[in-house]
Amino acid sequence: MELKRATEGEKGFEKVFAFLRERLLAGSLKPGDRLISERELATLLGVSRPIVREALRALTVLGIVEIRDRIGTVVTRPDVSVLNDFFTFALAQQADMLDDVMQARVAIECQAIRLACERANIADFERLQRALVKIGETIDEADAGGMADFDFHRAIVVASHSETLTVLHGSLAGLLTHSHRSRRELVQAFPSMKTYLIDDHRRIFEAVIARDPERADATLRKHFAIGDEYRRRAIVGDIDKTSASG
Amino acid sequence: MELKRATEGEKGFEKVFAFLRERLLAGSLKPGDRLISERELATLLGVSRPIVREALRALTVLGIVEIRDRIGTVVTRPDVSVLNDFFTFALAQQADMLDDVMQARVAIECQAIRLACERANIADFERLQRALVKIGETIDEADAGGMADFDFHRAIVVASHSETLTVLHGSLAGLLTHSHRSRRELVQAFPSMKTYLIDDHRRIFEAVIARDPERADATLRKHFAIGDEYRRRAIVGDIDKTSASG
DNA sequence: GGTCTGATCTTGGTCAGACCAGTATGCTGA
DNA sequence: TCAGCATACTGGTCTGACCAAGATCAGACC
Repeated sequence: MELKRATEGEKGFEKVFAFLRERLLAGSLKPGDRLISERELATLLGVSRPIVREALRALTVLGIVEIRDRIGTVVTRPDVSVLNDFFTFALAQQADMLDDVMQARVAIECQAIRLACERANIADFERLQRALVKIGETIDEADAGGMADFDFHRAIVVASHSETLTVLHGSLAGLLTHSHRSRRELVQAFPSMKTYLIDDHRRIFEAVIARDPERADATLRKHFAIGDEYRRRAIVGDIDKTSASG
Repeated sequence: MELKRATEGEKGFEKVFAFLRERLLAGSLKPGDRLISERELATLLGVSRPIVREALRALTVLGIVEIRDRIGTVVTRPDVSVLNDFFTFALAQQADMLDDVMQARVAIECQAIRLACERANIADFERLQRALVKIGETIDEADAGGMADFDFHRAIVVASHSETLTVLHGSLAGLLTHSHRSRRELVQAFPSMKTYLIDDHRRIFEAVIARDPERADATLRKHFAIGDEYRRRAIVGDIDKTSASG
């Protein structure tokens, strides 16, 4: 029982976690690598297997490793889902955060569009254009329209070629999915929404094509502001046609 | 169907995790609540204690609960540290992400400063001013200067009164700490850095005081751009005095 | 009666060993 | 040489146990 001094200080879980983190951060454990078996790890660090499992499980929910049944534990590439999980829990306990999350989304997208103006390539432009066309085509559809809208904004972020922005946007946007879908009622309530949606996105697209960061940012920002305004008006009671659907 | 008794199909860990997630998301488990003991949870769900511990540990690294030795497990308010952990790992495996993370930070701060212009109160102004003064006082100090710089930017984000932005900024900024500290060498190398640091921050401060979002955003953005420029120049080789320190 | 103290209960922290169910591999027999 | 089965692995889980220390409550003391 005195064997535990193998890696000193920490107790159990921390020891294993620290051990693995070290290798992960140092790079001696890279994505794709397979870890040694739980049993080996346990004896190596002088802890029991359940403890090793705790550590591995912790790394799993962090999206760092993947435990494959009867195969082994392998290092994976950090994945967005972690952030999603986190934000999901975080929001569940603070529902009023939704509006707040929107602010973060605006932040990400506005920065992304600036980068997009610099870095976007033909493929990005084409993706944006496709999304733009789709928005026009699905202007009267509920889910399809929302999805087209999302795709457009997503395309902007992707065009920024920034992994971090893309990741953050992905997790934030996921939370706002329903918010996006409520676009449906808005469109039904305000016919002017249609031209707003189409024209605004077109202007945004053009600004990116023109590679004009300032204009793109400003236009996108205005776009969000107008959307906010519509939403606000809808809440105030300017709307009464939404009672039809459940 | 799946939400109801989701606690039946899954095996072990998933069962416990799903069980707890349900309560967490439904709100029947709120921050501050104490969970039932591990043993009870185990018998309740028909699994062994080690499995329960895995689930609890998973929630712990997600920052959802906190396991207190010999006290029990309590629900906590989601914490930033999760994101920190994640980004730390993510960055370790993709070091080139650092520059990318900076983009996200710029995104957050620029949005935050806009909100700050609208929402900042006297206390926020005072905090900003204190930070500004500190920057002037510590202009020649290494760590203290970096910290003052950080505090100032932090104060901006706090003044936005946006929980989400604050959380995101916290996790991102943490990663860029060393980057911040490298300010030290830059100051030594470029005397002009001093006036840049002081004047820029003052201008930013004034824009917030004036509650002018556009100007604040633009000024802050320019501030970052200039910082980038200095860093770029330092890399290029315009600098040779840094060999003194390790 | 009220307060202090200590035994006991409870809680998390951990361990050891065991069994299951598939995978991977190697050895054996065709 | 190659197919097939035994076996040694892997993760997945359970059982029962021990430890240390906070929480609790009864009994002793003031």
